Amino acid sequence: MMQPGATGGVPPQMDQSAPPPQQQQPPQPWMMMPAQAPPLMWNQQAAPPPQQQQQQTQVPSQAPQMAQAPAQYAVAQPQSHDEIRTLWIGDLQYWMEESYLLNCFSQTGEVVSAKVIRNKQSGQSENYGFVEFASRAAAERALQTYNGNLMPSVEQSFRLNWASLGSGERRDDTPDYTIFVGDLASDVTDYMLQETFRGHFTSVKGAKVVTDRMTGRSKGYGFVRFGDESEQLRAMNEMNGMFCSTRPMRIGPATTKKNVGTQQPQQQYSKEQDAKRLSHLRGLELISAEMRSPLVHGLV
DNA sequence: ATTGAGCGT
Repeated sequence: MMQPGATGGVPPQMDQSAPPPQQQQPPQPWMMMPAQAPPLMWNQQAAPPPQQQQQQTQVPSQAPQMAQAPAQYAVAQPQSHDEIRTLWIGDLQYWMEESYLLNCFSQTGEVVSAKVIRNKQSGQSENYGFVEFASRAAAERALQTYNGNLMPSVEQSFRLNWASLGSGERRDDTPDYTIFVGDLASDVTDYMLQETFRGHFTSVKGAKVVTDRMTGRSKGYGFVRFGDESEQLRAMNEMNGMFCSTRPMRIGPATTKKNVGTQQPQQQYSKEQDAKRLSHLRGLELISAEMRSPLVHGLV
C-alpha cells in the first residue's frame, strides 16, 4: 500500500533541518514518578541518522573490536545476566530505527542495546522492538517513567512492557478475565486505565487502550484484564460510569478473541444491577475527584 | 473512533 519506496530512516513529514522544539509532555500526575523524571527531549544532535544501516544498530555491550563507541548515545553495560532487563516496545513507526530507540532512552544512561524487529524478506519494520537495559531496575525505571509519555518527534506515546515472551521469563499462564472499557478520553493511557482499576481491584493484571496504529492515537476504548473472575464481574458493575481522566467510562463484557483458560462466556449485567449502578452515579462527582487526583490507587 | 493483538536473530 503506502510503500515508502526505500527511503531512509527519517520521519517523512519531519523537517530534519528544523527538528520540532522539544516535545514537552505534561508531568502526568497519574504516575508515581520516581524522583528523577527525565524530560523526554529530542536533543543532543542525535537526530535520526539518514544513512540506512542494514544491520541493527545495536551498540555492542562489550566492544572489543570497536574501540570507539558512538558517543552520541549513552550506553551502559549490563550489570547482571540472570534477570529480565529488556523492555518490549510497540506501536513503532516504520522509520523508527535502533538509533531512534537508543536516543529515546539515552538520558537514562542505562541503555545497553536496542533492536527493531523487521520482516526477514521485506526488511520492513514489524512495528515493535526491544530495548535492553543495564539492569532490571533500570528497565523498570524506564518503564515507569516513559510508558505513556510522548515519544520524541511524534504525537504518540510510548507503549512499553516487559519483554516476557521468548526470553525465558515465566509467562503468566493464569487465565485473564477481561472487560471492555469504552468512552475513554483521548488522554487516557494504558497505565492510567490500569491504575484506575488497580485502586479498587487487586487482581488487575494490566490494561490496554486501543490505538490507531498509524497515528498512535487512542480509539477511545480499551481493555482491562483481571486475574479473578469475581473482580471482573464486580468491576463491570461497580466501575461503570466511573471517571477515568475527564470522562465516565462505559464498561461492558469483552469479546474474547482468543479463548484464555476456561473463561465463562461474559455475562451482561442485569437490569437490577444496572439500576444499582445508576444509584452509584449520584456519588460520581466525589469519585471522579478521587480518580483524578494524583494518587489514583490505594486511597479508596 | 466503542471489542485489540503485542514478543526477537
